[in-house]
Amino acid sequence: MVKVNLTKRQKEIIDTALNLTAKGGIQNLTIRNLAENLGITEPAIYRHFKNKSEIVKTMIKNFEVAGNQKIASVSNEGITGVEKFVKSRFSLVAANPPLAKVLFSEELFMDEPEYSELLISMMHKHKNSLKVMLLKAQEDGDIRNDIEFDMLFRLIMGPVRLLIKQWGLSNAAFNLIEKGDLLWESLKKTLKS
Amino acid sequence: MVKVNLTKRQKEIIDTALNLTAKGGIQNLTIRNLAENLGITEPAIYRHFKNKSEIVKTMIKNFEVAGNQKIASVSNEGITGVEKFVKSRFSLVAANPPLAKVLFSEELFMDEPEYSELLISMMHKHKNSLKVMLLKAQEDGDIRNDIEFDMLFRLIMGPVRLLIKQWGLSNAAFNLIEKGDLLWESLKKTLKS
DNA sequence: TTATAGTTAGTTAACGGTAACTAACTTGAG
DNA sequence: CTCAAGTTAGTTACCGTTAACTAACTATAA
Repeated sequence: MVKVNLTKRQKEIIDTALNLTAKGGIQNLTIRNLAENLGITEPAIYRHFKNKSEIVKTMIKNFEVAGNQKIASVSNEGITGVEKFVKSRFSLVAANPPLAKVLFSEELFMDEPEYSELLISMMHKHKNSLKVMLLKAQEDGDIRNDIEFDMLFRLIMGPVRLLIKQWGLSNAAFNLIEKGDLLWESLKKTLKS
Repeated sequence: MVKVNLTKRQKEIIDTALNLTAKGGIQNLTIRNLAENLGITEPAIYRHFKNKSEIVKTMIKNFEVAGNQKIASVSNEGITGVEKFVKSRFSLVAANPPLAKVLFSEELFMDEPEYSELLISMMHKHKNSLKVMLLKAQEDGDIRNDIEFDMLFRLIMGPVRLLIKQWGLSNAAFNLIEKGDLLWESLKKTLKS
């Protein structure tokens, strides 16, 4: 199990780790680079984390929390819940830009099965909470009924992920929140029943 | 510039490179692993490529060609062109499954700016050829007019990319072509004017 | 109040392993 | 005989990690 309550130093370390990963991939996330960027020596890192794996896993777990985001817990709010969820993705990333380059990058962590599993389980958690809301939205008549959930999920999260990726690749060259709102408007238009 | 005409051995090398990258990320793409999988020694690799960078760049350039795919050249076919393009993405990947784990994974190659630039330029090429077709499709009245191109691009390619990613993460657990056809049907439904 | 013991967070030096790459030699086919 | 394609044996640089030690702070018992 990975710690949830982090010391100030631990937070600094995983924050630096996220920045290094965002800048140059996991290849760039080395203990040496970490220490250098923190202004301490490599062994000092091990006073705060057992090993590199714990650092990476803690970093991944904190993707969620990075922007002090609380994931709507089993909300059954229908389409407003979907909207909240989608928009929370944008504000999460906007508040912590390096996230744009790693949040939806499952491939970055595929060298260690432990990492991929963590990410995939997070993806499934999201999918499940969206499922409840989307089915409710279909019931409410807010979302068309002629497309099944799995496909609906792709139609929504695909563009969301792509927009965030484009924002990351462009180095935050546009206003993500604005474009995100616009995307949501387009999604509502195309998916309403 | 990277070579286009490859010897049999060079093709073997980049094919192996793709498989290694698909299996464990760029961390897994090492000269040692390459040589081992090819049944030769490491220095022998350098008889066929100047250095590792050339191998990776050649591999990326060949993403397009992997399935003997010819990218529709400045087609102005409207919606049928869009359909052809989208479906060609699925058949490209289905014909060469490891592609699913690297084709849309710009982050995998962000350690070397040269690599990212290559990938981004490919993405732009796609976007531009889609632009011609989509504008024509809007003119023809096949696609709704109340969404501008950039957003339309996201609404289409987002789900396409996500489906391919899911197929890769699931280790080809479902029929990509069938699900791809279904996705296209859903896209047509939601985007028709 | 102050000596003792323990903790925290850092240091320097070194370990074994692996990365990409190279020089120099060998082999086999045309 | 030549030369493309392989080999063996090395290089330098970096990886994660550990050992041994220390300065500075904190808690406790006499």
